[in-house]
Amino acid sequence: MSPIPHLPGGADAHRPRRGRPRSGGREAILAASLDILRERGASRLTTREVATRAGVSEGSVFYHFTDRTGLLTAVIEDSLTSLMDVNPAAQAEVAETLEALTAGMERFLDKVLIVVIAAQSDAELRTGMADFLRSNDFGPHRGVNGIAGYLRAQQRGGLVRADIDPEAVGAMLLGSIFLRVAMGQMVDPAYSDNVPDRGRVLKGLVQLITPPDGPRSGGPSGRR
Amino acid sequence: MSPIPHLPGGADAHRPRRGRPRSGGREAILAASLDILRERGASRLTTREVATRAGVSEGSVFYHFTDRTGLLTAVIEDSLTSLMDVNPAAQAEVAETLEALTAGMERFLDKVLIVVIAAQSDAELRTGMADFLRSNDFGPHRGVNGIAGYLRAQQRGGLVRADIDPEAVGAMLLGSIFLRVAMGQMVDPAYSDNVPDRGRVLKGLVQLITPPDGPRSGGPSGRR
DNA sequence: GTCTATAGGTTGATAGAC
DNA sequence: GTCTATCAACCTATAGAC
Repeated sequence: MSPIPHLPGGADAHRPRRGRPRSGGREAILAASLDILRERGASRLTTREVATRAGVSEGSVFYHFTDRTGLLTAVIEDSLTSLMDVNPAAQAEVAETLEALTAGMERFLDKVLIVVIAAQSDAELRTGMADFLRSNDFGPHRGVNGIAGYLRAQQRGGLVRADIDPEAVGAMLLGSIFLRVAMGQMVDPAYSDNVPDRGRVLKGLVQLITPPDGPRSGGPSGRR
Repeated sequence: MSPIPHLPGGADAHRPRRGRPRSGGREAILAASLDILRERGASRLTTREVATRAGVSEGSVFYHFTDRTGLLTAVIEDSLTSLMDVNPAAQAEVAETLEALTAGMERFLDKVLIVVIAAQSDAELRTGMADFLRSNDFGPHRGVNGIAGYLRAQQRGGLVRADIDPEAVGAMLLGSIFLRVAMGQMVDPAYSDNVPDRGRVLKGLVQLITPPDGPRSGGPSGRR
């Protein structure tokens, strides 16, 4: 199902490797960079402050990442890769499965949006990220297709209305989550409350896509 | 309906004003800034290149906008303000109205996303934009509420299922549009094709929110 | 309001010792 | 792999003439 080649870095931040154990300088630099990105934004990230926060010298930063662009590229690809394959097991109920599926997507978006935004600050970073996404067939469509695939399966089982467009529903569901996460991150955390949260959207959606008169039954009566 | 105070700048890029007619330097600077933002990103925008592209001296840039942050703030608020109140008239059919409504929103998002992203490159710009949005009660929730308000009205008329959550639907619909616009702008224009477009989402949605057996009829039979 | 010239301060990056 | 020391380039911002 997953056409992704084996990529460096899995769900873990620090993987074991051949060779001498790392002293942690590199990781400290990456972590400090992420912090600065969040607090000050990409334009205000200087190699000098990265070094200071990471507790290393500026020379170390360049030793590990060649240049500033290399550093930011590493930060971006690192974050993107970290959660590339999350796929929670399907639950018994449609509502529960969608809940688990979208909860994971929301957490993922919340984590990667910061670096996706950082990539927008520089055309070189942006095209680099675009290439990376293309190479790995990665991006939001993965989430949309994940939702759509699940819905399609349930359509065959009769738990979901047969006449819905799974991709359209997937785009709407993921879109609503993306919208909320983006508002929280691009304006301020409380701003996302101006828009329904995942729980409410999910509830409204399940109501829409569930057959009017229960699974599989073609009868005209029965409460909804 | 619109609690927005009168703001400078309407739908037009150049409004007439009291006082001496502008020589256009200011506008040229703003336009050049937008171009650079698109092509190179906020981190690569220098006052020097802005001046060169606008065909003015660097001194002029600082004369008009005080400093770099002031320039970017002006670019952001200018773009945000330019289309603050679009409200197409309701059409006869639900599908048509939603089409007109969301088409406007898509155009708007496509225009402002670039500056919203630029604001993320610098914490000072970000909080400035956040304050601006708050002061004007502006943001994506406006779009969500616009859709929700229309749906609620149609629920009373029986053209839309009475048991749906208008806000949830609004969030999903706007979210799916936002997702597509964001993919096109943050990765590359073609990348948004990985996800259903507005037309397809709209079609799928109308199917979901339209009463199973036509407007107003409460009868138990009828095909679904 | 616009220009030229220039100052002052950062910043990314390198060299070389340990 | 990490540090210190150092630079050259660049970029924001100001001063003052027109």
